[in-house]
Amino acid sequence: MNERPKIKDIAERLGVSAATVSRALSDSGLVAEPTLSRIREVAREMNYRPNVSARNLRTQRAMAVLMVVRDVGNPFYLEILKGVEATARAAGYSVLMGNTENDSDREVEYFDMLRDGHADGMILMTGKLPAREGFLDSVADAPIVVALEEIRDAGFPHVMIDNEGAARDAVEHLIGLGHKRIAHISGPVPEIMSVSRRNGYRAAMQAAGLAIPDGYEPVGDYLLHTGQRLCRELFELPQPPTAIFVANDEMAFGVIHELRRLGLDVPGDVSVVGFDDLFLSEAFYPPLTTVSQPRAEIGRAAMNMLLDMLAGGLTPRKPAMLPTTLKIRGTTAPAPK
Amino acid sequence: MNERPKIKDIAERLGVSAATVSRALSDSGLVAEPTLSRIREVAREMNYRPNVSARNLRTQRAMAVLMVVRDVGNPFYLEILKGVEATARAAGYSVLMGNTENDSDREVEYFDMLRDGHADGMILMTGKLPAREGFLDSVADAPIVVALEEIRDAGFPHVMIDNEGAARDAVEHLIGLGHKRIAHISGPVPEIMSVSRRNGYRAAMQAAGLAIPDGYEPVGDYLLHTGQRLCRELFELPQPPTAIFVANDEMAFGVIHELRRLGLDVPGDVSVVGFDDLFLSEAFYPPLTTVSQPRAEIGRAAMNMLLDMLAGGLTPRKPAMLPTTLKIRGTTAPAPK
DNA sequence: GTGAAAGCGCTAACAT
DNA sequence: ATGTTAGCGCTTTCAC
Repeated sequence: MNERPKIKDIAERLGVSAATVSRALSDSGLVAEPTLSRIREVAREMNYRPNVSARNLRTQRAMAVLMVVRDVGNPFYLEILKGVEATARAAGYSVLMGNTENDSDREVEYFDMLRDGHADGMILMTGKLPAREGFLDSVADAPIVVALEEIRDAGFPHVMIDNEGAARDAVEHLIGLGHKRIAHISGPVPEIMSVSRRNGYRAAMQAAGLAIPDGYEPVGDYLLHTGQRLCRELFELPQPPTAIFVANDEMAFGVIHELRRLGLDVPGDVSVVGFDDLFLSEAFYPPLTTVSQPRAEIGRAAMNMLLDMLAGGLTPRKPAMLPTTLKIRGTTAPAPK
Repeated sequence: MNERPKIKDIAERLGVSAATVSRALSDSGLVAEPTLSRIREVAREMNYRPNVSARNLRTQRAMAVLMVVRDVGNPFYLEILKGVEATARAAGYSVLMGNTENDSDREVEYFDMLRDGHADGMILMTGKLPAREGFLDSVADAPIVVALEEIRDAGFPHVMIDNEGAARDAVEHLIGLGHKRIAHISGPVPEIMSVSRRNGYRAAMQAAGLAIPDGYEPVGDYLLHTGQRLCRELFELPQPPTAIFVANDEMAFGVIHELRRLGLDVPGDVSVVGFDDLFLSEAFYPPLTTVSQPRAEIGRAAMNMLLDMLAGGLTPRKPAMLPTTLKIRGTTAPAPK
């Protein structure tokens, strides 16, 4: 590590000006050939790296973007991150990860990082803005792309999947197998993503003329243990379901775990459909039937949109909708008689 | 977003100097009371945030650290990250995530981020240095803490678990259940972590006087599908094992998945022990017997060590060894006759 | 306790 | 094609 050479050191050693060195190193095409090569060579030899603070201060850009999620601990976000990262790197940007844990203060902190020059733009996947009066106004024209979740009426560009449609497809699959008593464990309401998936469930049920009994729509929080608990409650009902559509895979794992403890066979006694297609879902036993999202693609699309905005492009009015796939595996079977 | 007020704006509005504003905002205790409060108030009112590039340039510190892993996609790292992050935040540092994908160029890039001022220190969890001649010398005195994996002879402080001891305990558990034909699916050799776990396996086998037949030590790469494939190969052997100690949970999931496909019961026909205790391991079916590491604690310990170094403390000579626990769950049972 | 002034390392406008 | 100069926004001596 030791000495950190600066542009001036290189310049002095070659008897040229600092400006020339800067130009040579930035491929500006403004430096002539005998000098150019010598500068590059010396820079490499001295192991020179430009100081980012100085450069960012001067250029007023950080060449970094912020990707903000609720919970870095959720493996779901990782493949999205990979998509974001690959696209960002290709454009010379680095990616900072932000983790809010649903804490409003931390949400604000990440928005602050935009204002203090830590990052030039943000991909927001928390599904909400900090609950502060007038907050939206203060960030309305910032370079922000909302992905995965939705923030209505904020005017930000969106990259999403059709949660409602995907949920409807999943429930229709269950209905097609002859199930009539189908329950839904949702995510936190009234968050839009949770509501959309629940709406898809309701739409499919209604279209098939099936009733949704009291207690068939317990509200969860996407966590494993909650799936377990809500499943138990479902089976304390006078008329328990024969199929459950769960709003995400993690809760679905909890549900299946609990069903097993209750001595019920999956899918013999109860069918289960999840949502997300985590990398473990296929190796789970039984392999989980679930809705698969193009995660890396979501990341790439969001980052591309953000790059457009940073380059001065306009913000797209219409959300980008990416397609989902229902992966039919081992946790769904015809309804028991 | 709009206007980004600077210190000068605040100063002018109050008729004080920029220096005073800077001092007031940094809690230096050098500004007297009538002024102090007014500055703070105006700063809040103007929604002021100091520009990080300018500050970092001036102070020559980024107040950020880099946590570099092989694969952000591995949920294993997430809880470590949480530990690192919590400790870092408390000390006023932010955490940048680095993802190498085992690519030497990317590894170098992250070291460069130390030199270009992006970060002040690094927590390295890749288990190796970039394979460049003289590389070690160039970073030998950088503020780097190695966690999880080990880099021998580099002189960096380490935060680790006793991989060999934990592996030996795991295998002894199997031996205690009466198993004699025990195979081990390892991680990539010759990486130290993989080798350590394999050594633990060998030590336990030898101590029990058990032979390790040819083909009983297939080498994997910690990935799900590899576990599947190597398991299949194991059962094409003339004398297949009755128990398998797998170097991580992800491969163990693959192994169990494959055993099921082969029509073998876990743990009735074959016992399996993993290593990591992922958050899904307990909900898996059968619940996985595995070695649990104190992940968040590893993150906290590593970050604390790094903070010490950044504060000018000495680098500890002896690695910090954190304790592991063998979680005995549902994938291990007495050996079949 | 506060202000004036210098300077962190870099890039960009202007000059030649 | 290269050099000179100024300045990004902040913190920190050094004065008073």
